[in-house]
Parts: sequence; structure tokens; C-alpha cells
Amino acid sequence: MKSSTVPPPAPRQRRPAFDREKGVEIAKALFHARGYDAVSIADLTQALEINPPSLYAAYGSKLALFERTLRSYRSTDFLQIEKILRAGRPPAEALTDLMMAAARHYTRNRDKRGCMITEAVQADDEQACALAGELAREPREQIRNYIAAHAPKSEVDRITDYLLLNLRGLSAYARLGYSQKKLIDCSRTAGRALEGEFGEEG
Amino acid sequence: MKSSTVPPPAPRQRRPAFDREKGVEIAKALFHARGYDAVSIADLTQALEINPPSLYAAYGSKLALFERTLRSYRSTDFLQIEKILRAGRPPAEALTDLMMAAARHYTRNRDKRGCMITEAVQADDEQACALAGELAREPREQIRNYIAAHAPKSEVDRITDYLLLNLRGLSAYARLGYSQKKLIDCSRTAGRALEGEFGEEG
DNA sequence: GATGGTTTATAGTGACCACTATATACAATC
DNA sequence: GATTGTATATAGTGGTCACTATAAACCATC
Repeated sequence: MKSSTVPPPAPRQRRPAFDREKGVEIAKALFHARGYDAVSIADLTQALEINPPSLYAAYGSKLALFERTLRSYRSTDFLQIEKILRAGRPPAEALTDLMMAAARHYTRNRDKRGCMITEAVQADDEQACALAGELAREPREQIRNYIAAHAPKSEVDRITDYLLLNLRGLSAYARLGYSQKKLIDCSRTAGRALEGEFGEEG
Repeated sequence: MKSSTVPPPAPRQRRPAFDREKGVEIAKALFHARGYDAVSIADLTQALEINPPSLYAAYGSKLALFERTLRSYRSTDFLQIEKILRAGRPPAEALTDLMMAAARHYTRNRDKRGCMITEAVQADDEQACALAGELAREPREQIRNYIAAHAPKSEVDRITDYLLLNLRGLSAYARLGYSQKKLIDCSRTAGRALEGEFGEEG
């Protein structure tokens, strides 16, 4: 019999080693579904099944983890702009296809509605906002360069703005639950505005 | 001479009576500039120069105050859709004008960028979101009814969605700081997609 | 001047925020 | 088996969130 000291505490459980890359995927899903501001550290640690110190050891901060998820999104989940805007097809058709592809992409999964980067650009958190703004620059320039290669110089900005504005609208309406069909119809309609812009074919 | 009791505390200051309507205007400016989620009770009490209990006595809750500001915005700051979509002019022209008017309206003041209701529809707070959704219904129906009066029945939804999506994009890009000129150009471009929709004139 | 009702003030509430100090469990090495 | 480094755990930190209990100041009436 033991002497009447305090009973030994139950041994603490220890989880298997934490996989950083899987963690990024899980966090990405959360951030995509709800946005940077609406996802808390508690949400993340619960979803990753780790404790806060482990999360901070693995990623540094909420913002740093968000940056990882954004970069992962950019490299694996992002619209393949350069494939759609390939040379040798009518520009109005290619750009319309870009919008229709976006409509499809933004509604492909009910938990991944809209564009994660586009939405993050309008986050309340200033740093998250700036981060998304940087990541949005490259695809924006891809679109602009394509348009610059096909349209009169004086019209490039206007056409680019129009296209980006419609992509922003598509992402927003995807998040509001609009159906894939509706958004594809919107994209096709939006494309009609481009028809006279690049010189008529034939 | 007084006996040596504790010295009388300095008399508390008391502000002049608080004006509820002015408070709504001030709160509206804050909510418009930063959105529901990003404005705290502390921000509001500081701007209104009152203490939290006074704010709750006057308005009930943050959400109730937000509702007041939204309704005030709807009735005094909102785009006058019915004036722009008046009968007797080419529908494509009227709808293009609607978008251009929105572009102007959303950039008229650097502290009142975008549409307060449109932006609130995508707030993180569920109740604020639902509230904005209700207030957005009437103007949405106005636009839809106008289109329904001029377009084939099968095309009404598509044209309406396209128009609303562009208004959403205009509001978002106004908030991002795009110039009035750029947004008006976008609106004019967006209008070109409508040209074939209502039967050609002449 | 005392009284009652209203509106203001101070000073909190518990809950949640992002983040961390500190200790324990474990694997590899000596 | 003792040591060391690493990854885990508990249990917090101070700050801010929306919101409120309670009391003091003021005005109108008696």
C-alpha cells in the first residue's frame, strides 16, 4: 500500500507527430470556406487536432499560416489562366472562356466557393489584405498582358478592369450560393461586351 | 471648517442630451467606411461621444443600430433606381446608365466607397448578413421587374444576374480605391453586353 | 427644499481573441 | 540508465469583444 501521498496524475496522452503539409491543407479549407477574419486560432487548432503552441511552433502565426495556405492555393487550386489565354484563338472568345472557367471553378465545391485570393483582398485584417493583394498581382498581370497583346493600347486598362471586375463579381456571387449554371450564363453574357473590342474576325 | 472626512469627489461631468438621429448618421458613416464586423462598440461610443449604456439605451444592440443605419442608407443614400429605369427609353441604355450611376455613386466620397448594403450582404456576422439580404431584395426586384418588362421571359434571370453581378463588382472595386473614371468605363463596357438583348432599335 | 423619474456616469461582466511561459513525454545518443 | 533535444501538453497572458449592474447627476414636480 502506498503512503497517503497525492495519487499520481494520469499519464498525459501524446499524439503522433504532426504533419505540417497536411495541416496547411486543412487550414486552407477552413480559410477558403470562411475567410481569414472569421477563422480563429481555436478553430484551427481544433481542426488540426493540435494545441496552440504546436501551431505556433509549426507556422509562426495565424498570418504566416494563412500565407502558406494562400500560396498553396495559388499553386494548386488556382485558375490556370495561361492555359485558357493561349495564343492563336480569338481574344474575345478566350477571355469569355476565362470567365466561364472561373464560374465553373468558383462553384466546383460547396465548401470552396469563390476565389480564396480575390476574397482575401477584402479581408478586414490589413496584413491579410496586403498579402492577398500581392498574390493577386501576378494573375492580374497575366490577364493584362494578354489583353495588351490583342487590344489597342488605349483600351487595355478598360478591358482589363472590366474583366477583373466581373471575376470579382463571380467570386462574390459564388460565395452567395448562386448556381454554377447562373454564373456560367453571367460569364457568357459578360463576354458579349468584348465582342467588338479586338477587331471583328472574318 | 469641515471635519476631516474624505474630501468630496470632484463632481462628474454630464454631457448635453444625446441626439439619436445624429447618432445614426455618425454610426452610418463608420459602418459604411469599415463594415459591420470591423466597427466595434468602442469605436461607436467614441464617435458618438457617449458611454456604452447610453448607446444600448438608445438603440438596443450593435445589430439594431446597424439596422437603423442600413435603413437610413436605403432611404436617403441609395441609388434612385426607379428614376434611372424610367419607362420610354431603350432598356440597354437605361441599364447601362444604372451601372454608370452606381459607379459615380460608389466613388462620390472617399469615406463612402461602394454600396453599404451590397457590402453588408457579405459580412461575417450572420445576422448582419441576413439583414442586408432583406434590404437588398426590394432594389433587386426593381431591377428584375424592369428587365422582365423589356426582355423575353427566358432571358430575364440571366440579364438580371449579370447586372447585379456587375453592381457587386463595382462596389467591391470602389472599395479597393479604383477611380470614378475607371469604374464608369467598366460600366459602359458592361453595358455593351446588353445591346443585343432587348431587340435592336430602328 | 424634498421627491421621483430619466439619463448620464463609472466600472465592471464573461467570452473570446491571438499568442506564450513552462513543464512533461518521448526518441536518440552516450 | 543518464543526458539531450524535440515535440507535445496544460494553463495561462493581456487585450478586446458585445454588453450591463449600479450609482450619481440632472430636471420637473410638489
